[in-house]
Amino acid sequence: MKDGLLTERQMEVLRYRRQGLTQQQIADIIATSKANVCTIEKSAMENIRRAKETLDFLYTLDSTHLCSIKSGTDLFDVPAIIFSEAEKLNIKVKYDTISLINHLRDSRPKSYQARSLSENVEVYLTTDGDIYFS
Amino acid sequence: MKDGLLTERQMEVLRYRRQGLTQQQIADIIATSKANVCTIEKSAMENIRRAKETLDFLYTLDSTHLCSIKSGTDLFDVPAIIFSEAEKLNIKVKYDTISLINHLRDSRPKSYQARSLSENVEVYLTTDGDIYFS
DNA sequence: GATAAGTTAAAGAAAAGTGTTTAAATTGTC
DNA sequence: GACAATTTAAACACTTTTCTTTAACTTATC
Repeated sequence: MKDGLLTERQMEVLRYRRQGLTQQQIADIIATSKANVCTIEKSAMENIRRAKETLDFLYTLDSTHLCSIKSGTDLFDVPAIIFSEAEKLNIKVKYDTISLINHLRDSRPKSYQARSLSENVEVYLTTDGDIYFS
Repeated sequence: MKDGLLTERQMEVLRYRRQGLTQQQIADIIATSKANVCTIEKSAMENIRRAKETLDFLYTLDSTHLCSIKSGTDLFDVPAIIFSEAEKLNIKVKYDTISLINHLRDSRPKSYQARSLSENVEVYLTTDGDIYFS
């Protein structure tokens, strides 16, 4: 049983990067070229992108795409949009306004600044009223 | 640029599975053996597990290691340990006792038996008080 | 415009993942 | 117990990914 998608090398580079080191500095530490650090970092980011996309597929597997919420939308306006869309499908969302906001905050911790969404968010709905964000 | 981790074959099997078909039925449809359907489905699940683990790593990247909880610890003792460690760093954990236990149960479903942890758990804390386990 | 930081491309060797078959073993259900 | 459903293991061909080097190219920053 292997663990995540990222190789040891990739995690190593991401950790150093997070600490603010330049690719050249990392290259010196792990004894390789800066070009190599660049490609390792790049493939790490690609793997992260693929991991996200994989989980997105899972959500779409047992839910239907409900709507898109555009970047810039006020966090507090999101529940009304979702309730309205779900009503069209005659499905009762199993969250109230407050827990819906909490749910969004929990599952997309980096998608908002202050009260405003910083990127588009896709909303999925299962037949039993569960909501997923991506 | 490829998309997710799952191959066409793997998504195909997962979709049929979601519709309630048996492995034998799927084997007939996609013209292969049921054993093969089984391994394809299994590697799909493995890929999904790895995708989750990859994103978990991301969380640990921008958080600091708070403490280790030793195997055998009573589940109900965990929150007090975490609150105490977070206090040392002057960070207020954004979960209360109960939701912290639920959070642990959700993110490490196989790490405990009855009320006792079955393996060591690493605890990570972000600057805004979010908690992650691995 | 010079220096540092980052990116890109080509090429090769090693490692890892996929789909497949066949055959045997397990599990669940009536 | 019998039967269907599922799982496991070993083996093989094939494809993809990873890490690496070298050399050239782009972008900021001073």
